[in-house]
Amino acid sequence: MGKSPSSRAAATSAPAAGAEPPAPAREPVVVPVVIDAPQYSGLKAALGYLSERPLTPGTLLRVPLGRREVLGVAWDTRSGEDSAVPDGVTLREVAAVFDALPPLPAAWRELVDFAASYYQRSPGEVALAVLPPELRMLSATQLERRLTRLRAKLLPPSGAQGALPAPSAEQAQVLQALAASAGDAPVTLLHGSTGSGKTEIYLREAQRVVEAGRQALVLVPEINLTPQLEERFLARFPGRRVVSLHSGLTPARRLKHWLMVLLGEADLVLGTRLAVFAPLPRLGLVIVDEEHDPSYKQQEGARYSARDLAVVRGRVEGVPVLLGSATPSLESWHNALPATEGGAGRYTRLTMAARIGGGVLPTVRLVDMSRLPKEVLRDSALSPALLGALRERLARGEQSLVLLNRRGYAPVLHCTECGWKSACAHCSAWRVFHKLDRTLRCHHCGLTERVPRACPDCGNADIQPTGRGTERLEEQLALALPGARVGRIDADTTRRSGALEAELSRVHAGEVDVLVGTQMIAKGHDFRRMTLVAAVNPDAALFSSDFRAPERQFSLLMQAAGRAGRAAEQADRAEMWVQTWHPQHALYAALRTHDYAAFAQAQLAERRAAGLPPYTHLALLRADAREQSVAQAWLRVVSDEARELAEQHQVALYPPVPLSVQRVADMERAQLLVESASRPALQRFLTAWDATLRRKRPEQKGLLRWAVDVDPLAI
DNA sequence: AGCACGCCGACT
DNA sequence: GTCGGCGTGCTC
Repeated sequence: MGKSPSSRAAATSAPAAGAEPPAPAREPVVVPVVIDAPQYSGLKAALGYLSERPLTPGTLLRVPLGRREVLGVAWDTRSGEDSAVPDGVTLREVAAVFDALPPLPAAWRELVDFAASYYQRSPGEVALAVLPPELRMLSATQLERRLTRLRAKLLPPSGAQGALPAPSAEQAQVLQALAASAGDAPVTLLHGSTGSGKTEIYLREAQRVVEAGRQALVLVPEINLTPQLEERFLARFPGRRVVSLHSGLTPARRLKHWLMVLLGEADLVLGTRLAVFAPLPRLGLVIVDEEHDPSYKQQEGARYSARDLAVVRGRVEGVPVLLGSATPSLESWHNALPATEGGAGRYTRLTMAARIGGGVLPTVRLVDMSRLPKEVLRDSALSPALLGALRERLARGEQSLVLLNRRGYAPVLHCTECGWKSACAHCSAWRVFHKLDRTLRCHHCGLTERVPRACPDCGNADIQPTGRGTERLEEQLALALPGARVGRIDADTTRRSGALEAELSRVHAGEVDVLVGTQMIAKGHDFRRMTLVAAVNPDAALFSSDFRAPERQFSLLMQAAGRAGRAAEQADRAEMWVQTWHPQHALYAALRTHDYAAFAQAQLAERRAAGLPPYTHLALLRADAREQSVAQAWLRVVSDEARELAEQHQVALYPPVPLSVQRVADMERAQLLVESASRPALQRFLTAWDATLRRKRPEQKGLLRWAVDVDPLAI
C-alpha cells in the first residue's frame, strides 16, 4: 500500500460537522475488495475501502461504487502487488458487512485468483460471476433472516442405506487402485466404455470420502443430467445431504443450496460447470463426469474450463480428482498417457472395458452412400438397407433411434426461379425452415418470420427446401414405415418444461417405435428396448474447419452406439448404422472396433503434425464491431504493437480473420490467434499484452467489445 | 457493466 | 418549450 490513506479519508468520512465531542480517534483500516467490474472498465485490481475494523479475507460485504452500492468480497492483501490507490481518489467506507456468513475459504479465493489470472479477467469478475446472483439483491439483515430460516428448517437427513451392489471384477480393481493412491491427491482419468459402470465408481469413491468426514464435488456437463445422477446419489446416501448447484435452479433455491455448501451442511455437491467454484469447506474429492464434454467450457464472460479448473482445485486443496469418460478429451488422454507412449504422464489412467451385465457393444454397419443410385437419394435421406433394418425392428417390436444433428425441416429455402435463399437479415447465416409453424428461423439471433408465400425477390411461388433436418426426417420415416409410431426429440420439441421427460417416458413405455433426434438424445439415457441406432449424415465432421470436430463426432457416435442393446438379451442383435460417403475414413474404422485408443492415437498424431493442442497452446483475441473492417483494424493495431513482446515470449501472432459465422445479430466478429509451444510463455505474454489492450482506444469508432479466450474450443 | 452527464429531434 | 436518443467517461 502506498501512502497512508487514513488522513485523506478522515476529511470525507468525518461525522457531520457540529457533532459535539469528537469521537474517540479510531484508525480505520483499508480493506481490498473485489467487485464485479469487467476487465475493460480499467478496474482490474481490488479496490480499497475503509473499515472500522479489520475484515477477514473472504468476507462478503456491500460497498459504494459511484452512485450505486454493489456486492463485494474482502480480498487478500499481497505485498509487492500494484494495489496502491491512485492519486486523487478518496477512499470510501464499506457500506455493510455480511457478518452472519462464514468468509469464503482461502482455497476458494486461491482458485478464483488462479482462474482470473489464467483466463485474463479480474478476480472480482470471476468471484462475483460464480456467487449466487440472489446475493446481490439482499441486504445484510435480509441475508441473516434467510440464514436463520435455513438453519431452522435443516432437518437431520434420514433414511436407510440400501443394499450395495457388488462391484464387478473390473470395478473392484479400479477401486483398489484409487484407494491405494488417494493419499497422493492424484488426478485419475477413468476411461470406461458406456455401460461399464463408471457411476458406481463415483458412488463408491464419494462414499469413502464422505465417511471420512469430507465432502465430494461431482460435476456433470448438463443440467438435464443432474436429476438422474442426483437420484442415484440420494438413493445411495440416504443419511447424507445431497445438494445440486446449476443455473437452472430458481434464484432463491440456488442461494439456499449455495449457503448449505458454504455452511458445510452438504456432504455431496452435484452440479454443472459453475459448481467447480462451490465453496466447500471440507472438500475431499472432485469428480468430473463426461470430462470430454464441451459444455465444461464457459463461452461468456470469464471463459474458463471447469474440467481444467477442477484439476487446479484438486492441486490447491490437496485432494484427488477423478475425470471420467468413455471418450476422453485428447488433452486428458495425452496427460494420462505415460511418457513411454509419447504422453505427458501427468495423470493416472484406469480402464474399464467390459459392459456391466455382460452386454456387448453393438455391431457397427457402414452404409456406403456413394454406391447408391442418385434417384434413391433424391427423395430420402435413408438408404434402402437402413430402412430394411428399421422394418425388421418394427416387426420384432423393438425400438430404433435415428440421429440427425440438425433441427428444423430444412436448413435453407431457395427459389427455383431466381436463386433467392432464406438468408437472415442480421446474421451471415441461412434461416432454417420450420414446417410445423411455417416459420423461417435464424438459429443464431432468433429472428423468426412466417414463410413467404412466394419468393420475396421475384414473386415465383415455387420455393423449395434444401437439405433435411429432424422434422423432415420424421416426416420421411413416417411415410417409409407405415404404421410405425415415430417420435422426435430435439430443442424444439422440448422447449416446454417437462416435455423432454414426457417424451422420454413415452419411449420407455414402448409407445414409440422410431425415435428421431439431435445429439441431445445420445447422452446418458437408458433405453432398454433399443436395438438399432442410426447416424443419418455424420460426415460433415470429417472435413470441418474446426479441428475438434472429429473428436466430438467420434464421442457422439460412441455415446449413441451405447444407447443400443443395453438389455443383455438383445445385445447380440444391437446395431449401430452409419450412412457415409467415406466408409474408409479412419474415424469410422475406429468406431467399428469401438477402439477409442486407436482413434486417439491417430488424432494425436494429426494434432502434433499440425501444431495443435495438446502440443501447442492457444488463445484467441476476439473483437466485435458494427463493421468487420473496424474489428480487424483494431486487432491489427494491437497485434502490431505486440510484435516485439510476442517475439520476446516466443509467441506467434496470426493475422486477424472473420469468424466462420462472421455476423450475428448485426455484430461483425473477428479474431486473432495467439499460439505458443509453452503454456507459461503464453500466459506471460497475455498478461503483458493485457495492459496494451485496455489502453488502446480504437482508431475508428464502433468497436463494441473484445475478449481474450484462453484454450478456446474452436479456432 | 451501470450510471451519470451532455448535446440534438418529436411531442404530453 | 420539455422528454429522450445513445456517445463518452468514471467508478476505491
